[in-house]
Amino acid sequence: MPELPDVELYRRYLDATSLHQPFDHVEVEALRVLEDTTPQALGRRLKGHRLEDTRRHGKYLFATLDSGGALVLHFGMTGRLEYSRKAHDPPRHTACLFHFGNGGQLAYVAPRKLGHVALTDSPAHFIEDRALGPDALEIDWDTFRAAAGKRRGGVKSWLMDQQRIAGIGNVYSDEILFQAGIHPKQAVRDLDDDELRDLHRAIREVLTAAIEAKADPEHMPPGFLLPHRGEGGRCPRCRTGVKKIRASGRTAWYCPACQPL
DNA sequence: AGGACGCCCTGTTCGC
DNA sequence: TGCGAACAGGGCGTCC
Repeated sequence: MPELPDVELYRRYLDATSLHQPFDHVEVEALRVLEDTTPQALGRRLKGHRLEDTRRHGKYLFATLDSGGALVLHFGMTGRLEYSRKAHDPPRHTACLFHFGNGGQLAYVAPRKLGHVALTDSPAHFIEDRALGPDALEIDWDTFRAAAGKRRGGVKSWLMDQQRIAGIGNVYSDEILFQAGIHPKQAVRDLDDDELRDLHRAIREVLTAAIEAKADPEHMPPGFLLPHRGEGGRCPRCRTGVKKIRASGRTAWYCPACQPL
């Protein structure tokens, strides 16, 4: 699930529930999700300290610590956060359970264990190490156009390349391309300035609307492909049946009439 | 360089 | 109803 809009909502959720309270201890249920750290090191680093602030870059969520550095959360395909004011049985598939001194608990839930929990000295270093591109909601037109200029290959895989633009995944890349009227396999180098403008605008519009809709397909604006993205779905604009193809190893849905190649 | 593919996991859905 | 296969919204490594 978690692409930029979902992670932004998790960020706000963490803000609303988990800031400014000292940690007590951490229970790691799935070692696999820890990246470059251990349950002991994580516990030592957090105990007695508080999360001061949050920041998101692409699909990564950073929560800065009062002692310096930050907790890093990445959600893979199925991760989410669940806070409870009182300690009780954590949700099924809790991979990491953060206990606060006031009795509250924050569960990092990851059914497929594909996400990661890490520590970093600074979000900026982390982003640099990963060579992540600019955040999809921050990228300006000049940077966007310059990035497109050098790219060979298809537009969908380019949008999903986190080292080019950070935050766009499979589902929202389909929506962005639909809103821009561009076929997923269109070569980036063949896009003219008008099309690139449309694309750049669609990125912002789609992601912003998705956040406002709480990333719930049922609450997307009319005219969004997302609720119709699947077998038997019809284009919300022209009623043509939506089509499925493989692109970069993932399933792309699009309207063959509105997004010709 | 970019794309296809396999893999990491587990839950759900679909076809027989 | 039961069971295996295919698939799911991420990302990494390998091969071509």
